[in-house]
Amino acid sequence: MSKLTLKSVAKTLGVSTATISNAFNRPDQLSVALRQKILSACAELGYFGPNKAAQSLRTGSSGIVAVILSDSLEYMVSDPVASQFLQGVARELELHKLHLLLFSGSSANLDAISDFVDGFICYGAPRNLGLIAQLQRCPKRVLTVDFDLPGRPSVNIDNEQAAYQSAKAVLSRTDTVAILGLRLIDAPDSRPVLDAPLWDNQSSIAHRRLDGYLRAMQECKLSLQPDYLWHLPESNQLYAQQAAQAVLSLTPRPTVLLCMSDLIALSAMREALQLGIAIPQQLKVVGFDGIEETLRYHPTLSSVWQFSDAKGEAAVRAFLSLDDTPQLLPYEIRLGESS
Amino acid sequence: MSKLTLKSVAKTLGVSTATISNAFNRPDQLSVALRQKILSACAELGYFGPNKAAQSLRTGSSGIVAVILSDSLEYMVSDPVASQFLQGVARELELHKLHLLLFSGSSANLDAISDFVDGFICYGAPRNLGLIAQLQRCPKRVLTVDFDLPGRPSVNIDNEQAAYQSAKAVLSRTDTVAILGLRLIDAPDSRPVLDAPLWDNQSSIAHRRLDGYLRAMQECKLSLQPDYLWHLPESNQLYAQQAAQAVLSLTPRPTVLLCMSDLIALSAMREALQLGIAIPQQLKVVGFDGIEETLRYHPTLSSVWQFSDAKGEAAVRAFLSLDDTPQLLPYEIRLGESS
DNA sequence: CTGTTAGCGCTTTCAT
DNA sequence: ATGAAAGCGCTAACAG
Repeated sequence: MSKLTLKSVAKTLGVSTATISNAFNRPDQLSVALRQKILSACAELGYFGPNKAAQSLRTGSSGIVAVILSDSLEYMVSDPVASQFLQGVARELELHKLHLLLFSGSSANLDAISDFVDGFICYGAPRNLGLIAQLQRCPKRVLTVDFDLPGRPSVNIDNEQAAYQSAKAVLSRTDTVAILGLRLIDAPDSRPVLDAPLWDNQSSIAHRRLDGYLRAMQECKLSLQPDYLWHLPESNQLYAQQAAQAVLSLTPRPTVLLCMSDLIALSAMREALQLGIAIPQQLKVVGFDGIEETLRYHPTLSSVWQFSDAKGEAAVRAFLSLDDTPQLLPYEIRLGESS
Repeated sequence: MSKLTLKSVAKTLGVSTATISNAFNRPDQLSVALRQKILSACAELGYFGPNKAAQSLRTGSSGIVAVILSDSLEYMVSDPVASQFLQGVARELELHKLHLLLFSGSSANLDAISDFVDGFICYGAPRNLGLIAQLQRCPKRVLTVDFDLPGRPSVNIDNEQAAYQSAKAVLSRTDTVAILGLRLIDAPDSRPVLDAPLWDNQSSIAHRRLDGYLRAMQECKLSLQPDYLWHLPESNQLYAQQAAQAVLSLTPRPTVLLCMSDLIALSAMREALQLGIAIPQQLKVVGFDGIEETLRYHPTLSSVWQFSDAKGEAAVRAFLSLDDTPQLLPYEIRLGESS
């Protein structure tokens, strides 16, 4: 049995190539009966449709959208926020009969797949700087989420304002504040920021959030002591635990913990309770993101809900639309038992 | 500026298309000097190499290997075992200048990408049965890991023997055994298996492991009471906690816990210690997989080490090789403080 | 409703 | 070391 191509199939079925092509791609171009006959004949032969690579070469589009994760897959996808986002993306793509292709932000070569996809949705700034350069010059559509690339459409929330409001909702003038931040500096472990240079100050959501926290503190005439601002390299339990232990043993002990993710906040609460610190009487905790798990935990967490699944859907719609203006999505401050 | 193609670039540079093509693909076909000149001229023009889709259509290969995860990405990649495997795959592919494309096993359409890749490495049987059918008839190379597909090469360990040996290493004739199994039946929650029909008995690694445990128990004249065999839908803390709580409150209380993953075993140990049960004096625990985390935890876990990163590398090598015989990888029983 | 044909961007043989 | 030309598998415009 030789290779099955549109042409060879057309010949064996005794019709023209256009007819086969139409049977698969443009049902309106032939009678239902003929189409059915052709389709079932093809199935019988073992021909499952036109070659996608050729199709894509010919039409210039493949129906595949690449999602680039900022970091290694293992890190990203274990994060409930990221996986919710991905679910939203997948759902909306499916709605449009498009396919998702996952690409790790730590990979070197975007070129390798660039010609196979219709464009890119980048979730968070890729850790690998080389990718950014490739994205800049990419002739295909590129949409960024949670960060900006000059001249590219983006989807985000107003991190500064959200952080500001969430802090404002719990702070009073007598509080002592500690901040558990995410990727504020370039360090692989949990540590106080002190005077380490802040990382790419501009676009990072972490720094926007920090700005918001600081603005809220200023309005309450509160100042942030050096030891009270911590950097965590990732949003996971271990790093959060280390940081929480450290700040909770400072004197004076913080009365408010501003955390840049719910995962961090949850771990910090666990740590505090273990130390016998009462929440919210002795310590108020605020998170960021809004994940289901915080509703099952007690005390429930006060946080910024940013609805990551909806964000994923919005990202796809923005990717597909012609509108290139940056999109700011809504969020909600929801107060729980932790404040 | 019009579109940059091999042809257009060749014209502006005043050389033939073959020369440009050779400059990118076959350095030996032209002088170093000329090649350098062409490459830098291309970079200046903004031409970054031949279009991959066309290249793939022409040559019949794209340099991309798809890895299909058995389940949704979010579940798979949060598992340290899976992510170690993926790392091994990524490393070995890179070595061969190939690219990795991640595809979720819950996706519907393999056809969408099948023409863009050189083949598939499937890690665990896809949850979506439709994918299996597509994989069966796929004309490209397909390698399976941790399960079998008729006529396809595979990479695995001898799960039955490994489970048998790990159980054998801790069991004595006076023990009461409980088993915390992974995906034994088709249920979305933790629950005793009782007389629910076992799931696709054949190829599932869970059932191979169960067979091994049971063989070891038989040799010790031990029998397994219905309530003492639990099914967990996933290898995570919540499910493990529920199952552990349940079996540890049975009368008589188990003295040995056979767990089908290290993550399950770790959670079970946590639970037992919280209940004041001494390990290993009152309860011995055995895991499966071999993950780093068990070395940091105390008591350290006795387990089957299957070296998932090496498995990933082996999978790629098997994928690339002509040898289609099923490959059984080595494993090690390592005893820790938990037994 | 069907058949013919040009060409998507590239690689590769063959002749020069 | 280079140029011309065929063709990978398909789509879409056009003519019938």
